[in-house]
Amino acid sequence: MNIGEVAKRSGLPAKTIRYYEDIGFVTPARGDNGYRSFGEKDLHKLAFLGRARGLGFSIEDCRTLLALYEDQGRASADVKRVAQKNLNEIDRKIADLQAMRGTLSHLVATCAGDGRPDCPILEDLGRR
Amino acid sequence: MNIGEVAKRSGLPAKTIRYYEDIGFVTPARGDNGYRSFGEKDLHKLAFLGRARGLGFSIEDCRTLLALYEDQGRASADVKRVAQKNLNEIDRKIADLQAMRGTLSHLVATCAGDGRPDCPILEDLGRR
DNA sequence: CTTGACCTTCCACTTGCTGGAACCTTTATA
DNA sequence: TATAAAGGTTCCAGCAAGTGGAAGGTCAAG
Repeated sequence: MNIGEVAKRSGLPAKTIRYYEDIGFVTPARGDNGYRSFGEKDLHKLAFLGRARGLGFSIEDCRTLLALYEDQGRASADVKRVAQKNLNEIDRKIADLQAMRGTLSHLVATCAGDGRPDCPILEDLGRR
Repeated sequence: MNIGEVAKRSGLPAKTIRYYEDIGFVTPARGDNGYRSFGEKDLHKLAFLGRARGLGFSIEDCRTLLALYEDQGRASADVKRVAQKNLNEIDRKIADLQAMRGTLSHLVATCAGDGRPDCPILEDLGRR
C-alpha cells in the first residue's frame, strides 16, 4: 500500500503519516522506487493512533498505549491509569474554558456593539 | 521600574514580558546599565494583556484589542466582534473536549483496571 | 570584596504537525 | 510516443506562545 491509500483508509494526512514514521510509530518497508510500502498492520496501527489522538492522548501517551496494546501480558490498570490521567487533563481544560466562557459571555452580552466607544469588555480588561 | 517589579505587579513572568517587548506590545526605556525601565503605562498595558490572554484571546487579537483600547474613537462593535469570535472559538473547544470526555469517561469506567490484560479502552482504540 | 539577587542577550526547545520547494516515478491521455 | 497530471520522495521552515538555560554584566548588603 502506498502512503496515499493508507492516508485515505486511516483518515490521517500523508504528512502526518510521514511524521509518525519519523517519530517511530510505524516502520514501513520501501519499494525499489523508494516509495513506502505499508502493510495492514501499519494501517491498523495508524488508525489506532488516529483514534487515540482524537481522544486527546498526547503523542507520548500514544506511544505508551501502543506498547500496551501490543503487549499481551499487560495489566489493564496501566492502560486505565494513562486514560484517567488524560481524562483529568481534559476536565481541567474544560474547567478553564468554562471559566473563560463565563466571564467572556457576560462581557459580550453587556457590550452594545454599536458605533460608540464605550465598551464593558475593554473596561474589564483595562481595570486597575 | 525594573522588570522584576513589573513581573510581580502584572502577574506575568519576566520572560513573558521580554517576549511581549520583542513582539512590540511594550517599548520600555533603558537605563544606563541597560536595564529596562517600565512606566505605569507599561505596567497597565501588560496587566491588560495578561487579562486578555487569560480570557483566551490570541496574541493577534490582543494586538487588536490593545489598539482599540487606545483608540478613543473606536466603535464598541469592533471590540464585540473580536470577543464574539473568541467566544465561538471557546465554545468549539469546549464541545470538542466534551465529546472526548464523553467517550473517554465511558471507557475508563468500564475498564477493570486490574492485573488482567482485557481492556475496553484498547479494544475501542484498536477496533477495525 | 565577595556573595547573591537581579538584570542582560541569545539560542534552543516545546507540541504536533503543516506548507512549500525541488525533485523523482508512475499513470493516463493526446 | 510524448507529455502532463498525479502521485511519491527529502528537507527545511514555520506556527503559538512562550519557557529553559547558558554566559555574562550590575547592584546592594554584610
